[in-house]
Amino acid sequence: MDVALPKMTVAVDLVILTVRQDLLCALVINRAIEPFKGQRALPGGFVLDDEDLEEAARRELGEETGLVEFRGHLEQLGTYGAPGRDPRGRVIAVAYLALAPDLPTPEAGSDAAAAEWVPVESLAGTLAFDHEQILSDAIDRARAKLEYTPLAGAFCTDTFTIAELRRVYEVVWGVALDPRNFHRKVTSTEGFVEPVGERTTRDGGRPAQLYRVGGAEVLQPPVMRPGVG
Amino acid sequence: MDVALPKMTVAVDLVILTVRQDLLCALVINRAIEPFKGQRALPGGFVLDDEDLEEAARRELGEETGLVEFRGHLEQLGTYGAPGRDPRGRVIAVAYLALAPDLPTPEAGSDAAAAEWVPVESLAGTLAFDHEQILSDAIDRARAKLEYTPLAGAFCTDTFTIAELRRVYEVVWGVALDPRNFHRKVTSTEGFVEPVGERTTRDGGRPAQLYRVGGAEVLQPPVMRPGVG
DNA sequence: TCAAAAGTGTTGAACATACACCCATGT
DNA sequence: ACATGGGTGTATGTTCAACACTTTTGA
Repeated sequence: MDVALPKMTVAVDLVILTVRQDLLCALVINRAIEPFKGQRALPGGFVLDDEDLEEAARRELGEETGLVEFRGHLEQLGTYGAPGRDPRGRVIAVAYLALAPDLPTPEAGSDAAAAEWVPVESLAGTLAFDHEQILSDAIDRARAKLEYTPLAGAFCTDTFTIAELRRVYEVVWGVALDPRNFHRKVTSTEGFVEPVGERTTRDGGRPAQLYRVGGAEVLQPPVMRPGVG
Repeated sequence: MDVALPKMTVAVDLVILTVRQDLLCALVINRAIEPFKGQRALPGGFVLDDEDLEEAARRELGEETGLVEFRGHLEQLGTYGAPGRDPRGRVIAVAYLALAPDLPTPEAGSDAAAAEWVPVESLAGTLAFDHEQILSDAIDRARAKLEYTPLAGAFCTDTFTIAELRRVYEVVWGVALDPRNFHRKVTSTEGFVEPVGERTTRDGGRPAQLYRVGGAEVLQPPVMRPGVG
């Protein structure tokens, strides 16, 4: 290689977002060790010697959520490497963004014992390291991606009603959308969602069609704007 | 820290894109040393011990383009860390995307002596490491960003005509746009571009107004679609 | 006078917003 | 019966695509 190349530790940090009780929530842990002991932080861990980055992210994701296999959306968010960001030394953090349906609270006994879902608004000023910046970038990314990709389904369970999907947009963007126009837009966009042929009354009122995320690629996704309509 | 944490080398790789002679081009170097000696690669280098990631990217950018201070757009693209991607050992590459106006070819004498602008279509199958993947991701990113951000100006010189700006979209997307509708859309969007008060005839024909990139943030950027209009 | 490029006007189609209205269920 | 949410119809306004047409230069 070259002379005296600096060697650094590489970590993955996870921003796992979900919508619960009409609030955008992130999974955070309570740090059991120094530094920042007792403070909240994003889940994460170090990348092993022969491990790919996404592989490390999926491993941590499984450990933190208690799920053997994570079904949902996972994407790389960005890499944070300011020299002073970790008091233990030079640590490069590759952040990943995961979007999950409303998972049960992680159970005790696993590594995730100290993990909990917290509304993102309650996290301001409480996170260790530069994790507040990472979280903020993650929320920006999620908001932006809803606008021009059919990603909202990643926040939903296997099958969902149009109203449940709409609530995802409303919570993430913090706006109210017209239920009727939203319904039309989503169902009339080829490949966005596909009906599953069943109905549910779990939202109350008249039974609603159940849908799942569209299987085929959406050729020209509609621009979902956080407007009023 | 912890026991036996793997330490890795961290590099930055640069995808520097520009539009020259109606072609989308990237700056590539010819590797002078092993591995992949003689082959083309993206410019890049290792991150120093006390250096931030973007700082390293800007340093390399200056060295490769021969510019003291790079004026243009620079953003983090993604991080590539597959265990086998560098035959010398575990190297994590943080890729950055730079968009530049049509710069002069880097001069000999600098580190950039071996650097040259190459149309991206000519690069298929010629790049070292996983740089073809990185380049492909960079082009995808640039294409997507033109659609929903006012970023095209980063490809232009200080002042430019609407037709020159349009040619950026046409080259990056590989489509023809209607000059008249494009003109209307761009000039009627508040903050997208601002007139500089001068005219030029460098494109031939009737003199065109010169513009510069809008100073204020564009509140609601228009969706520029690679359609026909 | 002609070619070339800038820029404006106009028109029909597509789409978005707002909202009236009906449907199907639980209580 | 009535409240609740699902879903359709429709009017109005805005934006978009297409293109006719005028303006201003260089050759």
